[in-house]
Amino acid sequence: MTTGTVRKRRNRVVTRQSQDVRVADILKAAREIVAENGYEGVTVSEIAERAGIVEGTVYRYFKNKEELLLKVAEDWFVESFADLVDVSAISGTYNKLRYLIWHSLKTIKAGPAISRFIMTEVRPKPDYKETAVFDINRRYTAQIRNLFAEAIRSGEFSHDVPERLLRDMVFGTIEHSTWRFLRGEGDFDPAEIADEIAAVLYRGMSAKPPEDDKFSLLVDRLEKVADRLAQDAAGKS
Amino acid sequence: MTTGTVRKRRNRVVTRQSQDVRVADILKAAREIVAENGYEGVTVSEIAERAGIVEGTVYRYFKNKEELLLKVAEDWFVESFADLVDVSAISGTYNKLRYLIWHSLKTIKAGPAISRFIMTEVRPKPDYKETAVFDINRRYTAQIRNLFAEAIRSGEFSHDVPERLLRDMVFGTIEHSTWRFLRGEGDFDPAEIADEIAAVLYRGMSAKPPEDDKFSLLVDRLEKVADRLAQDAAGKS
DNA sequence: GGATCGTAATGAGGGCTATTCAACAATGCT
DNA sequence: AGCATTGTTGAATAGCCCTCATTACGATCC
Repeated sequence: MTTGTVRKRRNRVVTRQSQDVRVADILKAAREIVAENGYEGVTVSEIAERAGIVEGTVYRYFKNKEELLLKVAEDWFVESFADLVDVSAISGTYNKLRYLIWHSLKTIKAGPAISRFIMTEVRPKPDYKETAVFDINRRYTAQIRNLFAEAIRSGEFSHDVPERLLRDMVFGTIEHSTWRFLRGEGDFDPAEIADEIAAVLYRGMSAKPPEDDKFSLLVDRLEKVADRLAQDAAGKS
Repeated sequence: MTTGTVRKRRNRVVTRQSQDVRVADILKAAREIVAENGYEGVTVSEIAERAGIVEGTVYRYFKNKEELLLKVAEDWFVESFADLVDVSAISGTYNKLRYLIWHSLKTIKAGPAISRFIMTEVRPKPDYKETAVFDINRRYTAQIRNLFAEAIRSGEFSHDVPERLLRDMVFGTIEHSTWRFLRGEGDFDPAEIADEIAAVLYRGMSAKPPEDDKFSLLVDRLEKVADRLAQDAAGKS
């Protein structure tokens, strides 16, 4: 139309674009297709077509399909967690916990196709830890850890739990709770599920601890008593 | 070599086999390749080659690659859970729970490649519920549910939790606990992890803490103290 | 034990992929 | 205007799953 473009073959317009624009177009097209057809039905040719380019051009900007789809997932994940507030602004341990869980559930519900992609394709990859997804999960987990640490310090929670296990319980339960939905077998209410999960976790941490260390100390003292008594008895006779 | 076989082209032997034998050969080959290369690297041609047949023959016995791999996963899963004992034979709620969790972890550790396949490929499928995997998980979950119901009835557990949530917590935590391992980033000890998970779940549900082995040991020591005192007293008189 | 026939097995190729690359052409610079 | 740079093309490649017409095995019958 304007200068800088020319018709090629039949009604095809070739335009040179800046990297930023092209990359954005490709990512937008890819994300749309994933959202519509699921990540399994994505083809590079369809992405190219929707982005108004040819397959080969995709490979100027992305090493391969895998890297492209990973970028799609990362971008979406970053955006989805951009509005995550710092839970120090929320009052009450239970409310903090509930908010974090709710936010994850909300995110999954908002983007089921890409969520599935992340769970089934991104997380299993050996280089998952170099991923923006991992990074965000890390920061998210840090909030949970802090929340628990604080509650323990204040005496609200009485148990300590390895951070790893804490993370696995929270994420694991959240993810597993959404599989029915992700499989397309009905809906779920993030607020409701978040309430349930938070309640169980909260309760689990509030219970009173077994005071086994105290028992050990007491028995130690008893043993010393016994030893003294035994020695006394031996010296006497 | 013998009657019923003939050389074709160069040193190829064509033999007609019963369905059972062929299916078994194909499944065996497929399972081996999955175990060796992971499910992502599996090709029908490689399966055929290892089974001593040609690609086309595979499709006489399996509708498509997907169905074949599903069968591999199902068979493996069935075998893996064949030795699952009925937990009514195990004494103590905590021990039952711990056993069930441990068994799952053990299974995952024994077959990481197929476990990954089940988690990332089988479970997301729309027809997952028609799967033997689903069926076994159902029975497994039933044991957990019974265990909890019984503990609540006896007063050992004070809280009730929706079955769905219970299942999601147990499975979710188990699975998430193994992702590092499944990604090839190190090992894990099923017994240790099972202990941790069971402890948290148990504590979360129970009014009282679990009376683990430490108490037994402490009592042992107390008994020894008593013995010493008794012996001393006896020697004195 | 030879002919018959249902069917197991073949292997070539079709259709669809992702990916590469030499040639081309639009743009910015001088 | 000419040139270098580099975005874009489109055809070609290789590999995959899957189909199907053809081949020939081997059980059955006479």
